[in-house]
Amino acid sequence: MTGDDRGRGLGRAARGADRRAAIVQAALEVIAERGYRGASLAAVAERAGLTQQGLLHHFPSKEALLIAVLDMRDQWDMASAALHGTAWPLEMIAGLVEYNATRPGVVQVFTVLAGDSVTEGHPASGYFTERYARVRAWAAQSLRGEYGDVLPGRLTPEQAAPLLVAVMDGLQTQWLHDPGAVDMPAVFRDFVALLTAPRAADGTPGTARRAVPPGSCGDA
Amino acid sequence: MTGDDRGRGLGRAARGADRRAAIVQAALEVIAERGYRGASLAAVAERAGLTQQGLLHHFPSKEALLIAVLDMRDQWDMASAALHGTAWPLEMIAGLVEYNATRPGVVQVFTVLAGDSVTEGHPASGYFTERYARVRAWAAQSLRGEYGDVLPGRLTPEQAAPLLVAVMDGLQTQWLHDPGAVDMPAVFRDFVALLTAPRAADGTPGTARRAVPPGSCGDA
DNA sequence: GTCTATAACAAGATAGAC
DNA sequence: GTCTATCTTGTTATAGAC
Repeated sequence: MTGDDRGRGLGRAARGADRRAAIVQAALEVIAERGYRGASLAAVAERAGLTQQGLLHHFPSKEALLIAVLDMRDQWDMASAALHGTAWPLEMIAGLVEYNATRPGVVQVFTVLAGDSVTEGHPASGYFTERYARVRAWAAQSLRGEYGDVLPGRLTPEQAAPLLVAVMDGLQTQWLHDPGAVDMPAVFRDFVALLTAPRAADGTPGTARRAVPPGSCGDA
Repeated sequence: MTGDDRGRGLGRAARGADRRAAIVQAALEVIAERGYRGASLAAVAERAGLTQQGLLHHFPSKEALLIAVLDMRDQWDMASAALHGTAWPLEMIAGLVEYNATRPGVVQVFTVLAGDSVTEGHPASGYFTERYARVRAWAAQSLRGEYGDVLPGRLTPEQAAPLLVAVMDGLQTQWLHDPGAVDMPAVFRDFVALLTAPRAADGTPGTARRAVPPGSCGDA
């Protein structure tokens, strides 16, 4: 991570890394507000406190900056779990959704870029395609770990995985468009209730423990 | 197609309307490919077979063109149902998803714009906020019509509605990113299976017709 | 109704001074 | 490492000829 650290504690290199981090953070914000195409380097640079050309010294192109943003985002959240193949209980995933509801900015970059990148030749296209595959695999693993091979509706974990992911994404979109109209965490828990629903006639193990531990997953 | 229709049956006016329709269609395609911000008037005009300035004669601004695209899209599909408050059985909604899988272009505009419009001051922002509210209401009505006031997982139709919408949207995003990896109609039917799942112990009306066809998540 | 010409501006990127 | 200056290209939109 530290690039050129010449000895001397936190010399130029560390400051350079800080600079980069600040720029990536600024880019994240501007992309959230205006989309990738709408986020000009000048706007990002201004927010980071330098000029467009100063920014280009750290990131040779706009696309390089975008990739840095995506990499940064991947070091948080479930991405780290998904990357390392760690299964999460549904309760923790619900906690993540709850946490996401507290940071619209980050959710917004993700939503904007996920839509944006459906576009031909979009620089984040490959990233998202691969990411979705990984996240589905992770979701399937998580579901299997918790509920075994058969879920309500006779679904397999592999069948339910894309649904779980779709619900998370889709709810984000609705929530961002009208936070007052959609209680994202609550609706997600409704989905969990559906997944863990009574295979017998009523009150069942899955839903009983609904004590909603606050903030199960803070940032990294 | 029509030449210089001098024969005042469908005179200039009709040709003008055709022109407009062709432009809107071109805009739909270009926006699908490059997003709203990336869709230049020149590109749209070229595809419609005129110049950028000729296009501006029909639509005074880029935003006006976007609105025409959204209006056009609203005359198809469930929008007409949602607008008129007509409830659809889930089976018909599944049919819509199946139909959507045959026209990636239209789905793509919707996905791109839904994400795009989360952005500050986006011209389609109001449109989508209102549309989502309408569609949720329509979904709730549809669910209630078919299953009454309580669904599996003890959900009300109002609780399940945003989930239904989220699943449709979220699946579109995954499907567009990797059509081979996500069989959108099949996964949606899995969701329906979940909704109509056994409230009693097993084999039930809703799920009977589906024997977990192999590879629902596999490629198409 | 469609064109040419052009205004007015913003974009990403490069060169080179300091 | 950051700046000023500049090149090149592409953007929306207007004016006016035909």
